[in-house]
Amino acid sequence: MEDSAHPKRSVTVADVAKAAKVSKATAARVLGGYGVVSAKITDQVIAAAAALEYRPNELARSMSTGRSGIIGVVVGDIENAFFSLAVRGISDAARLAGFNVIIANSGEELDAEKSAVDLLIGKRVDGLIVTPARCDSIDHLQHVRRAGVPLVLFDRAIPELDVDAVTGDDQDAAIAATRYLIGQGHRRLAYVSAMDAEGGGLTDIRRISNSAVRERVEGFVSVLTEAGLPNPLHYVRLGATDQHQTDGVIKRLLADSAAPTALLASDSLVGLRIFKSLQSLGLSIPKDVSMISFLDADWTSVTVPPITIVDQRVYEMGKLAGERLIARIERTPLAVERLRVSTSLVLRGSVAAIGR
Amino acid sequence: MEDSAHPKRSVTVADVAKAAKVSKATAARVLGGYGVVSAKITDQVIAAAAALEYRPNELARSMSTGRSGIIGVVVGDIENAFFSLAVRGISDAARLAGFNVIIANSGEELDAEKSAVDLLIGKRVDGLIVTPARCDSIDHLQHVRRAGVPLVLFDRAIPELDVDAVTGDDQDAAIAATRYLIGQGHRRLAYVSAMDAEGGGLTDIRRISNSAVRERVEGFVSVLTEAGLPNPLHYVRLGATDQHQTDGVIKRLLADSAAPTALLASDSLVGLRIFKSLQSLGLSIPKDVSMISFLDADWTSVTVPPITIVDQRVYEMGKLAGERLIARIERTPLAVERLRVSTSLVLRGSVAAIGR
DNA sequence: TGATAGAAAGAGACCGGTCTCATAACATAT
DNA sequence: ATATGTTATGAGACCGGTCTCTTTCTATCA
Repeated sequence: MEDSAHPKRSVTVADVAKAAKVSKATAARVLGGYGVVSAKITDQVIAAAAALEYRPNELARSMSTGRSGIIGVVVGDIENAFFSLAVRGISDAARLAGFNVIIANSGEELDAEKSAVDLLIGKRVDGLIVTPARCDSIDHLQHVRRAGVPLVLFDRAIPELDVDAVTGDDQDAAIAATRYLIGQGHRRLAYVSAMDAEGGGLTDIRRISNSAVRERVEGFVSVLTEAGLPNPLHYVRLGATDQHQTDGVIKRLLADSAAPTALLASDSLVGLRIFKSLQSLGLSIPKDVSMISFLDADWTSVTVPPITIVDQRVYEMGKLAGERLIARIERTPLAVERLRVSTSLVLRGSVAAIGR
Repeated sequence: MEDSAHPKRSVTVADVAKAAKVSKATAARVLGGYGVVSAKITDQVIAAAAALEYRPNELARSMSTGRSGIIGVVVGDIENAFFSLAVRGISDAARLAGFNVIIANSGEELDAEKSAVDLLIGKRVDGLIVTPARCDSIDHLQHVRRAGVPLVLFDRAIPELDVDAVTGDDQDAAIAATRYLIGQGHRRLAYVSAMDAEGGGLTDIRRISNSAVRERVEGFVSVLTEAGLPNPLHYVRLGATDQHQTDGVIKRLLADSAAPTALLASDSLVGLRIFKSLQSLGLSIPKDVSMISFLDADWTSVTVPPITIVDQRVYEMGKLAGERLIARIERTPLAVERLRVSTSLVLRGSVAAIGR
């Protein structure tokens, strides 16, 4: 019956010390596993701790040691398979090194990202992995560095920041996918992303504030240019943020007098939306339209046809980011660098070869 | 250049107080937003804090207040869409109430679950949401209660524990799905789950240590019994833990002289594996075999045919669990109860009507 | 004008650990 | 027997906040 009456002051080292009839310092040595204590006293303390069900207060521990054993992760959206896989990679690396992970969602909103970063810094995380929503706002990240907290960027790089980043080889991936489409005879290719469109059409690639998307578009455009195709930016479309928006984007693309014959989806969520759009328009893949999506998501292998994808090896990316951060936390001397995890094109059935 | 040389002792209230030429207590009042301070002094302190880039140490704050503002969540596997959706629901509820969420993965392993719970208690979370891997091992959860930390179970209930639980209406859901299959003329139905099989066949439903699965099986079996079908446990198969195991399970099921004509998948991961198994066996859905999966996962709506599913409304479940926990943390007087979130059957194309 | 209430600011204990330094106890060397 | 070293234990400061209690100052009232 002595139940949840009051928050119940928890058992402290002092309590254990008293019960074991030793000093607080000695009990702390046993309980904290440091210093040196005789076998006899050790047993006494351990017995007392067990009897009282002592559980260390990690908060207090962190306060005096200055280390929390926690890695903070700020992702765009855990619900997105890309991030949940990455988080698993990070968690695995963290657990192996004895760290725990605290996750915060930014929803790809800069403000939410800022407050998440502030919060985690406040919780005195030992290091931070951030997927920056925008690569052109770096004050809050600069502050992380000034606070002396190790930082690793994930999926997107910010050269001005002089900090480690783990990304895919986005440009190469886009180049490979685009070349493949061209090799299959496609001449009108579209790139579709969920990035917020800042007032309609895209005029300048450099204005894309997400480096991963920007580099993919750069790769995409470079191949089109190299192939001598006109106006490569014409079919780059942003704003496929939800099913409705995507339906609109696709409808507009296909209504063009020279409609694209192949679509490149910037991520698996956009890919899924495009797939559904095409389905609802009664278009057949790849007969009417070909498509390639980023990320080997669940759904891409069970559709008819299965979707040709760019395999991003996100788990490895996450693991690498975790390992890198831990190396920084442990002050391993390393040059700041951008680590690119290679991708590969997985050919399935969503691209048709077309004649001219 | 005064860069990450040393961990850089961070700015404290004392520093700000000195800079603002006031006492530590006064600076703390301004910075902590409590007590009463004159406008003039407030401005001074705020200016000093801004100049020094003061960031509160949440750890220290938690130490003295005894509240961390963190909710701990222990899930089976974040990568599973079921849990990532739930986590979003929980996070949303938490954020609304000013709490943050720290997530730990148990991998559905009891030991990992225990240490995750210990860790989170150590971090002095204000409350805990746990998806218990097994409903027959409750010591560690009992300890949570004794420690005075509010606890809410998620997805699975443990009646002996006398603690709030948020689950689906698993039995009803299974009953509805099974009845539907029977209504479509099916007479041989199989239930497939990823639960660890403890040495082959299932002999006693009560030995299923996961209450959600147990209740679904109970519902499934009750309908078969009620319909006068023989040996209802015969087609209940556990152990579909990965693609290879699932292939085996499916192969064995279909090799039966009286092979089932319909399969009920216990979750969307099992469902996906079953789908792939059937595909690789060259079987057509629903012509050769009908199937229903739990959870409205991405993949279920883009297959051919789209999969008939039990819609679990996981986001709502997560949100409800979060809200319930917060109510407990805030000591709202409430009876301990099990909250069931209703599910619904979403008919798509993976079930055929068969004659007799 | 002195008494008194109320507001604003300061002093310092406290949370529960870690860790440095002092002290006690005992073994070995001289 | 005394000096020296080594090891085990104790005392207490400290981390960076919160919060209670005390003191100081100013305004109001009889």
